[in-house]
Amino acid sequence: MAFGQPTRDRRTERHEATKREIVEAAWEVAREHGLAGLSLRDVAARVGMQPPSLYSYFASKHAIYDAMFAGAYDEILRRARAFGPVSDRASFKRHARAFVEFCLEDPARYQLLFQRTIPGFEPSPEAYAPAVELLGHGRAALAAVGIRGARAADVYTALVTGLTDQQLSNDPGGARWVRLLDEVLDMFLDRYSTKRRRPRP
Amino acid sequence: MAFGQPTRDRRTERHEATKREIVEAAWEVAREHGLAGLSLRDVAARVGMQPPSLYSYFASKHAIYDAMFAGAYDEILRRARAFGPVSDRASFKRHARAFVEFCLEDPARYQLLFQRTIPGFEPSPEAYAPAVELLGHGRAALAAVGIRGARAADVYTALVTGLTDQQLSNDPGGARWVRLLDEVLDMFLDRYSTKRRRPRP
DNA sequence: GTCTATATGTGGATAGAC
DNA sequence: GTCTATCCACATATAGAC
Repeated sequence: MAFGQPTRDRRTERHEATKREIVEAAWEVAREHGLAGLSLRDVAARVGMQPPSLYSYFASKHAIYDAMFAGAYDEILRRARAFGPVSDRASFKRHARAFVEFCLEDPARYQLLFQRTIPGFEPSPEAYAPAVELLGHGRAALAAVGIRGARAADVYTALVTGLTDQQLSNDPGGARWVRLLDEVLDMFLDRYSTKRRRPRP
Repeated sequence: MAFGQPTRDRRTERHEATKREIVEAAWEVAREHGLAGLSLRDVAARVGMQPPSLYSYFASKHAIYDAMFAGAYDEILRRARAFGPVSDRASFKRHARAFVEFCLEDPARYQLLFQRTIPGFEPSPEAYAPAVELLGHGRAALAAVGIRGARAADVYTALVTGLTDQQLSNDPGGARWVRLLDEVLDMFLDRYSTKRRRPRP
């Protein structure tokens, strides 16, 4: 074709950049007023728009939640990949700790990703896809320390989210439950891992 | 006094009965539309009132949440008292299982009691008081199976809420995580209890 | 005392001018 | 693509009928 489409569509690029700007503003509002306290008026004011203008970028408030959801999963996946493979107990624990710290960094994000608290919001299949990949990372980490099977994996997710949840609900900003992570992981590994280690004194 | 106040105030009794009716209607709406989806219009319609009439009974929507919170804690405390003292591993496990089942019965109730998801809502000190008594029951149960110390107690709450949370978030209505409760409690008791039991085969 | 009627402010969302 | 104008649902508050 003599007059083919340009490979860069400047209009689309600008559009996508504005969408990212809106999502970032939405996170700021959610962190300030709570996830459920997010209002399109606040978001619009923060990006210098009138509220209805947001609808040129997102079809609804739920669509903004969905973009926030997808972006947050991209971030946790990016970190999981950067972390490298798990090889022993020490790296396994660092891996788990990194996940917990990701959750504690931003309670609003944790609420959106791992709790079901916004009435009527379900992540779209596209936004949910990275969750599956993250689960794969988790399984690989467990296998590396000698843990197999769905039951053990389910126990592991319950332990990690339990500590995180108690931390966020009952000691926000503190460390009362996170500091127990290492000893809880030891308890878990001692019970479920096929790889033995020296017994406790 | 010759003309003392009657011991029963029929007017107040009626008022209290209507308040209970409103709270019950609020639970029904919360279960249907989600806790954050509670609207005073729906509540008023269900009890056959106009929305503003609710303000004769409660000063605000948050006051209704507060009454719901207090009533739910009364219920869990009532059950904990009825359950009787914990004497061994078996009764300890039944105790824990009863708590988990209470949580799973009603996700909206769990969200109100144990997660902080309604923007701006904090339970009043009066409503929060039963939480302290419940904590006492938990400590007594732990002591009965040979578990002492704040760290172990914090691990215990993390385990139980972790299983509950995963169950509600990722397999609502199922049993994928609850069925692991017994083996998780065994793992916990083996690690933290001073009372020994026969080793696993 | 309790209800109805009504008013205000704040949300999400849509239509249409420019 | 952004604005103005507008609509509807909601929480909240007050005035006044009964």
